[in-house]
Amino acid sequence: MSKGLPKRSEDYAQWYNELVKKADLAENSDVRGCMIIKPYGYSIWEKMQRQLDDMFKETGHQNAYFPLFIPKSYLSKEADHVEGFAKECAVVTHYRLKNDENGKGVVVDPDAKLEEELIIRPTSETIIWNTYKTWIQSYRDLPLLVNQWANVVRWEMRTRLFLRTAEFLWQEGHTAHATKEEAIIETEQMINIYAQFAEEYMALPVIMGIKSANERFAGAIETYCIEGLMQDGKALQAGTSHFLGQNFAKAFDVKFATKEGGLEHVWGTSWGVSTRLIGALIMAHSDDEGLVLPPKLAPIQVVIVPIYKTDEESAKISELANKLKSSLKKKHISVKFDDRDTHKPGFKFAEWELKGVPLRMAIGPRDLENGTVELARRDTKEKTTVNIEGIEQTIEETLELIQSDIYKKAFNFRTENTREVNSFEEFKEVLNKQGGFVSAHWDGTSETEEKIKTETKATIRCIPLDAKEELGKCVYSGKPSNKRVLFAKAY
RNA sequence: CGGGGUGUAGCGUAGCCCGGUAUCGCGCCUCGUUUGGGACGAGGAGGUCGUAGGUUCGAAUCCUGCCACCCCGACCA
Repeated sequence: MSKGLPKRSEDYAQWYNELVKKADLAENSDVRGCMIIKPYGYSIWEKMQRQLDDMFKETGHQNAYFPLFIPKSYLSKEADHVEGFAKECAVVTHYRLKNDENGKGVVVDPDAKLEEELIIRPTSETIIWNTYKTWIQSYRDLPLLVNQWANVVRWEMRTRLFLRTAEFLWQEGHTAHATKEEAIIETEQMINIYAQFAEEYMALPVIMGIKSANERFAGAIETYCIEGLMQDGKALQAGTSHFLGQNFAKAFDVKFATKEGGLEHVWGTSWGVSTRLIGALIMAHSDDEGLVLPPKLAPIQVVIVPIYKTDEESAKISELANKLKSSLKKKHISVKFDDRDTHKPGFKFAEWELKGVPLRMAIGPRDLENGTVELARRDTKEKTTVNIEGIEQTIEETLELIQSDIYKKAFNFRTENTREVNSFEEFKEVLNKQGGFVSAHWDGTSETEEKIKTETKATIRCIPLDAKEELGKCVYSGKPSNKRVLFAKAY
């Protein structure tokens, strides 16, 4: 492992890329735009999955799995939906290869052309609604609350590890309801769950809001989102929840018999978060030394690094380390005892810092003598020598403190980087010099939003749910507006 | 798909203008000394210079085609 990362402030993109690789999270694959998630990176995803899955189950959802391939005709049934995704679909046209007649490897067998092309899912609404048609007949079949953990493919022009890859892992919930009200409640419930997950587990403060028409999901009536602010002042959409109205029910003819004997289309929602959350985690908290992981999602919460000269010291330290490891395990704290004899302590310190382990415990001869250990916090770099009596309690409390401290740090950063502006001059000035969220009045039209985007690269991240009523004038057109919306440059 | 750039060891690179069989660092292997913040010394392994062709006694270097990747735009969780 080579030393050091570039400084964040000098080249944020390069810092991010090198961090992802050096912290052993992921690397580029030979396949264009695709990502290899390495074991350490994947274990963060597993922790996210476990927590989110619990939250979904608690709210009555069940997991299922639908095919990777979608017949082309399904995709075209909902007009807005197909228009939104058509430009980035991978298409399967053949089902067989054969040996090249000129003896150079294999070629596609032209005789094996598919009657109907298959689309590799960019999202699963169509194939799922096509199935729901057969699952739903009566009001007794509703609500239908299904989630799937899957991979999807979107043929993006430009990709970045975790933030935008050609293939990514995600979770997509698809629900059907008897009434509009119930579907809206579901949509809002799920965006709330995402916000709770982001804040409590990722230590990432997020703004909940709805998307403008331009940014809305293809095929939705309303898109709810959570938006986070990264350390370089750009916004990142961390999760979305869509109220689909009856659009997909109508496109796929999903009707149910009501209690009163009528026949009506069902109301739908869909919602998802992806491995992009790992990108958010990295960009929200990490520093020039590497990753900073919130304890609740860190695969390793405490690393024990032994310091010794003799075999005898090593044996004593190992004994103590293993004892502490098992007593911490009882408190569900995951501990790694780094007993490699191939690296020196200084190297290990730097390496675990790079990988974002929240708390490091060093045990050396001095500690054996005094009955102490040295604890070092990853987030503040603060080191303390503490008595070994009651260490489990101390560690548990410190981990909680780290979790809340990094949240507070991110929260303060966002507060400091959210600015109200009242003129377009000010808008451009703030955006170019400081970045961050810009809270401004907007006349509600797509034309204005589009013009602002062209002139400044900033888009409306969301219309915050808690935006207060306030009369004002659109910063661009001067037309009346009754609330502020959040603009930012975004990932 | 437009505009720019780059392909040399696992990674990062020098050499190219001005042709003579490849430089350095990291990493890897062996031995010894080290171990409270990224150790040091000695020795060693690893390359069809993206690919196909051309010019030449001789090509990483010059010429042509092709391929791949990166950056800037349009697209986007």
